[in-house]
Amino acid sequence: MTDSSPAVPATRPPLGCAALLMEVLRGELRERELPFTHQREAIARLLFESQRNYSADEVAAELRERGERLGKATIYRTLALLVELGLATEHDFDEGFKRYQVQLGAARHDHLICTECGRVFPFDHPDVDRALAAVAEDAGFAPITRHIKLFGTCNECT
Amino acid sequence: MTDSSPAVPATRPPLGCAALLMEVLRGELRERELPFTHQREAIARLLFESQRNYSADEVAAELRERGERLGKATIYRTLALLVELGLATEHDFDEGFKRYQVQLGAARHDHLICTECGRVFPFDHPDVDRALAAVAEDAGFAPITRHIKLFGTCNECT
DNA sequence: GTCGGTGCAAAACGTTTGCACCTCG
DNA sequence: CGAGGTGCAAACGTTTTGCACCGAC
Repeated sequence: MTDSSPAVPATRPPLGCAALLMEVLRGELRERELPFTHQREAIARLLFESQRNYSADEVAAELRERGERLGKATIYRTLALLVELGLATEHDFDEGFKRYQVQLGAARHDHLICTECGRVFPFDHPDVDRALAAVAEDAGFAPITRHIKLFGTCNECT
Repeated sequence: MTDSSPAVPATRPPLGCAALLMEVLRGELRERELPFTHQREAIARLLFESQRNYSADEVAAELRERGERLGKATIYRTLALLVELGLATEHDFDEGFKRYQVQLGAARHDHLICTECGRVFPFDHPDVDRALAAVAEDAGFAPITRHIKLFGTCNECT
């Protein structure tokens, strides 16, 4: 084994991730015979390359800064498409508008939201998963997805 | 059986509950030297007497049916007031508008939402409380309130 | 060449606000 | 009587939609 191959780190989520997701998108579109347009690529790339969430307006502003020029309607339509394809998720943090975020394999819809500074901290905890699975089972409910919003003050806002 | 004695069921939450809540409201208003108006009473009564949740529009429609006639602005303003006083809570089930519901002593912001029929089933489970308390503690987060939305299909919608 | 996507502007939607009048306390 | 509430309509901000044109396949 003359492996010239570099020691690939055990975890390398952000790097190849965006490209991979872009391939998934391309495949999903082809499967539905929908065109892979420049605009769709730009919006998807923005979401895929950053784990951040974006409002429709922020998507527009960010892309405008990058020299891309595209209409609000396209942004809303594309974001809805990404959500429908399961590649993005929509969140409402009571700001009067929605936010969109890449959807990685495992759903991560659980957030701590600071009521002081407005920052959003995603979290993931197996105990929560377990407890909610039990709730769904008890209710004869087949869970599809979930959203947890824990409002409070973060440690920086005392 | 000359029933003048009605067999009162063991649990009778809804009955005295509304009246009690109305007293709480009256007290909160007096404390803040805010008037207890006919409109506020009507809206509060609707929420207090039914455990259901209502959109602003549904409040308007329901009260119109009861012969009350009051403006949208008053409804929104009163609902916001009830939320601020801690007597009601606001929920967003991704319908494009908000829903309001009486807030009973213990917060109950946790819902199973059927994506088929749209029905909403509140739930309450100590394990969930415990797991989320742990999450908040780990993050140095002082929790204020929370919302859990578990989307799925209810047992009637298979 | 065709079907769908895009951009623009206008409309739609729930919600908020300004203001004259009214009502509770 | 006065502070505040109410109703109406207009304003607001986000999102959706109609339509002519353009671009991907």
